[in-house]
Parts: sequence; C-alpha cells; structure tokens
Amino acid sequence: MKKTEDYVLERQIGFIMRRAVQRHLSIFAALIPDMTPTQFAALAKLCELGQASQNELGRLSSMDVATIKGVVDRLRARKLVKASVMQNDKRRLVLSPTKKGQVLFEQYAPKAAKATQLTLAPLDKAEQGKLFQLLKRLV
Amino acid sequence: MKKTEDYVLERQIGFIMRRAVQRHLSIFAALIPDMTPTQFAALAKLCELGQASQNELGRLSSMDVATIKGVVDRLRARKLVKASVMQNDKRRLVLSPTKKGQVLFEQYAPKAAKATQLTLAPLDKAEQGKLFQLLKRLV
DNA sequence: AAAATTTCATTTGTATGCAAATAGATTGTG
DNA sequence: CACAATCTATTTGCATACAAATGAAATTTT
Repeated sequence: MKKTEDYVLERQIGFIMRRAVQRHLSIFAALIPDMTPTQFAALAKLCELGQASQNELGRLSSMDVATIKGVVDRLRARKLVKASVMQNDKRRLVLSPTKKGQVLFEQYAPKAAKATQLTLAPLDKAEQGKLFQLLKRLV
Repeated sequence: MKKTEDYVLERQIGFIMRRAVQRHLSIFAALIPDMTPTQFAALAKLCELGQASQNELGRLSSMDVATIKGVVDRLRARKLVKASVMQNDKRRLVLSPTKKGQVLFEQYAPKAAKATQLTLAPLDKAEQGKLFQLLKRLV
C-alpha cells in the first residue's frame, strides 16, 4: 500500500545533507570570504603533501579531474600554487604551494577549523564524534 | 603552539559531508539516471503541495531563487510542471505538477527512497536514526 | 493617495561538480 | 620491439549553488 505521503523529502538523507552543507558553507564564507572551502581544501592538502600532481591532488581532496583543474587554475592565478611539467613523466603537472600560498594557509587554517567548530556547535563533543564516525562510514 | 598538522582536511566536517554527498549523488544517479536529486526534490515537494509559487517552492526545498528558477525551467521544459501568472498577485508564478509529472513522481519515489536506503546501508537502523537526528540539529 | 519598503522573478557572473570525449605520454604485454 | 591498455591533463556541456543587481508588482508607512 504505497501512498504519496510515503515519500517525505525531509526524511531523505540527500536533502538533509544538502541543508547541512549549505549551513556549513555559509559559516565558512563568513569566516573566510576570500576563498571557497574547495579552494582551501586543495591548498591545505597541497601544503600537507608539499608537492603533488594535479590528478593526485584531486584524488586526495575528493575532486574529479575537471573540478580540480578549475580549482588549481584559480589558485595558480592568485599565485598561491605553482606548477611545472614533471621531467620524468611529461603528462604530469607537478604542483606545490608558493610561499604566499603557505602563508595564507597558515593564516586561514585556524579560521577553517573554527568553521567546523561553529557548524558543529549545536552538538556536544560526544555527539560531534558520533556524527563524524557515522558520516565516515557512509563513504 | 599551533602547527601545520593541526589542520587535517579529513577531520573537517565540510570535507566529510562533501564526500558523503558525493556518494549519495552517485547512488541516486545509478537508480534514477533520468533526473537529478535536486529536480526530484522540487517535483516531490510540488506534488506534496499541489501548488506553490516559485520562490515558495524554492524555500520549501531549500533552493535559492536563482537555483529554483533553473530547476523549474528544466522541469517545465519536460512538461512535468506547469506554470501560470497568479491573478491576485502578478509577481507570482503559480506552479503545479502536470499529470505526467505526478506519474513520474509516483514512479520514481520508491527509487528515490531506495537511494536513501542504499546510502545509509552501512549503518544499522538505530545508527541511521541517530545520524538523521544529529544532522538535523546542524541546521 | 504618495512614498518608502518589501516581495517575486529574472538576469548576470563566478564557482563547484560530474560525464564524456580527446590528445599526448607512459606502461604493460605479447 | 610493437601495440594495446592505461594514465594525465584538457576541453565541452550540462546542472547545481549563491551573491548581487534589476524591474515589476504589492504592501506598508506616513
């Protein structure tokens, strides 16, 4: 006995996650108007790695090849990331953060962490941990 | 004593949610290649309401005015939604699902619900409920 | 009623996000 | 070694997603 009311948008995980993401993006933008979370993620991962090819960076920051290209292009345009063709493998673009990129990362990292904190603020520490644990298991 | 390693991308809620959303979108697309989750959400909400203005539909399905316009335009192009200028208030566009739209909604609703189920499959029922509860409190 | 404010829809611009196709470089295999 | 398969990056096309500006219509205020 299926009825229309059986499908409730507000009970769909995609809908709820979309709203949670919207809230987080808004918080992030308020703290760091200068850079998108995606751009910051790529920069952060590259700072952590020190060096990586473009596709590699994309994989490690969960962006497909087309997306990471756009993100890296914008970071390069701002001189936060530098690129050069790898000698051993001329298909690859070796990326690394510039000094300016590293400085900006160090400067924004506390704010980005704060964005996570503020997003999770409605939950206590135990609940925050639980949420992380559950979300991770979805992937 | 802040250090670079203090910021770990994988421990940021935005990153984890982005990955979870990616996973869900992939599952949804596999079950319903014909329509995006966003389009289905708008159609579902409109079927639930029976009728709504465009902005109203956007608010209730968590899309801003520019986004809902695009989504509705595409639904209208496929004749799943019909629109007319409201007589009482000529600013408003009154939307309602077409017969075709209603049929398609009824047809896809079980699949869309299945997408939620599959996304949550790694968790048991209690954990699924907990995840919903935690995510809702973030918004 | 006239003016100020608000609401609705549209438009523009920028930034993800993904699928699919392509070209060039490298690797693996017969 | 040659050739098929794979990998890297790019490009195109489409679909969210949001900020900001605009114009038309309705509401509120004075």
